[in-house]
Amino acid sequence: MNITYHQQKAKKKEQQILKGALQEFVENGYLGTSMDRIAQTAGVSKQTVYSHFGDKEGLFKALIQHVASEKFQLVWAKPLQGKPEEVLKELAYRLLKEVKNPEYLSFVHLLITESKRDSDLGTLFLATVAKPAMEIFTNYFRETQQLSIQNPEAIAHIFVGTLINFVLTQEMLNGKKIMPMSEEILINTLVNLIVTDYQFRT
Amino acid sequence: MNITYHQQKAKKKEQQILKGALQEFVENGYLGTSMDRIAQTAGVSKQTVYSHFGDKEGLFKALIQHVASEKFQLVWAKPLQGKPEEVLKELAYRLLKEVKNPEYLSFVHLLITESKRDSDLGTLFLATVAKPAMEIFTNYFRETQQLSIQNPEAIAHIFVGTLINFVLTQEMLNGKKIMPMSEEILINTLVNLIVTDYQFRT
DNA sequence: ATTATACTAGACTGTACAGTTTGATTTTGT
DNA sequence: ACAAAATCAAACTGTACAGTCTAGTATAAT
Repeated sequence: MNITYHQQKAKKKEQQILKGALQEFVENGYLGTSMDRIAQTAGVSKQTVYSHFGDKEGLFKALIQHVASEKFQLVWAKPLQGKPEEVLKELAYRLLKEVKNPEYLSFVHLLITESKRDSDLGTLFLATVAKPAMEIFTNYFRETQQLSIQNPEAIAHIFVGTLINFVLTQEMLNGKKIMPMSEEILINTLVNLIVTDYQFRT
Repeated sequence: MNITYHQQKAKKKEQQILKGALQEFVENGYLGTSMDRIAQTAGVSKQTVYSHFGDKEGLFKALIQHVASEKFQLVWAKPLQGKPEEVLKELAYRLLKEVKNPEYLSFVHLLITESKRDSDLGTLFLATVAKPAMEIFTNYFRETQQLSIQNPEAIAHIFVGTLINFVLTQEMLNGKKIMPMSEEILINTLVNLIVTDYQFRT
């Protein structure tokens, strides 16, 4: 009676269910998604869903937890070497690329949407997306003396805030149509703004 | 057969209904709100709701339209005179004050939440909140030669994006707890960043 | 006084859905 | 081979809800 088949099988089914649930919740929101539908999409009987996750709320929470910890950790195994201008542009493009991913965006949208029902979800978004990014930039600004930045946290808020708002408005809210903005120009302008100080001083 | 009693009464009921509907939709979202509940909250019979607005979707759309056009227009009848540093700070504080209003925030949250069902809602948020603000700043940056700004649109995106993201994360997603940031420091840093260029040149 | 308009309360219909129960079938453990 | 655990399909229960229908009331125009 070890860690064997039953448990492996359970794991496998759980993965299936989570996958189906993610798809449906992301598409239709919490209230808009039925358990029958999830079971069907996951290719599993409804009772299997219930025996694994108890009820709808339990499934939803397990899903959020799973997705937040497995798939949506910002991974920044990074160099951060070189001219600040180059490093910042590189980081900006990485952040944008990561966040622009449709799966990522849909998940973030779900978190924001359901954050009214459960305020932990809003916090979760910040803890897994915004805050890690913020910390990386804060540290970089603090440690890069060339830039002689007085308030690294504030600059990081500006940098990350600009980028996140850019993605949210352009990609999630159809901003491309109504107030389009070039990614390159925005990043160049943003980076120049921050680097200019130090250019004038050296 | 003029603008008579019946019509006035109808208007009055419509206002009541919209008010109740706003409260409920904002609190519970579209799917989470029942027509019975709306009628009850509005202090009106269910039939009256239906005869005025047809069905749930019709009520919702009328509500969004009404609130967006009546209550949530950014009003910026202002001077824009004085040192750029002062003007920008003034504008920043005004924008924050306006957007931080809980009713405003709840409504924005509703728009974002339901934008998946109807992508016009996302656009509506941008058109009534983000874009007007953006245009004011773009024009100011373009016309204020002291600042000699190369790309007014991009700077406006940075300015407004930073502020909107700040409000959304701090107020709507409980950011105060997990990654607090001082409003004053952020605005000062932001304004300095933009004004610095011109200080060095004059 | 009669009539049209707006409203109300409440019953009613049909559907969707969360969660349960049943009874059979498959998979895995020993 | 046999038992235990997991799964399945399908029927079932109870509730919530969108939208309709009915029958009656209040107000005001003519």
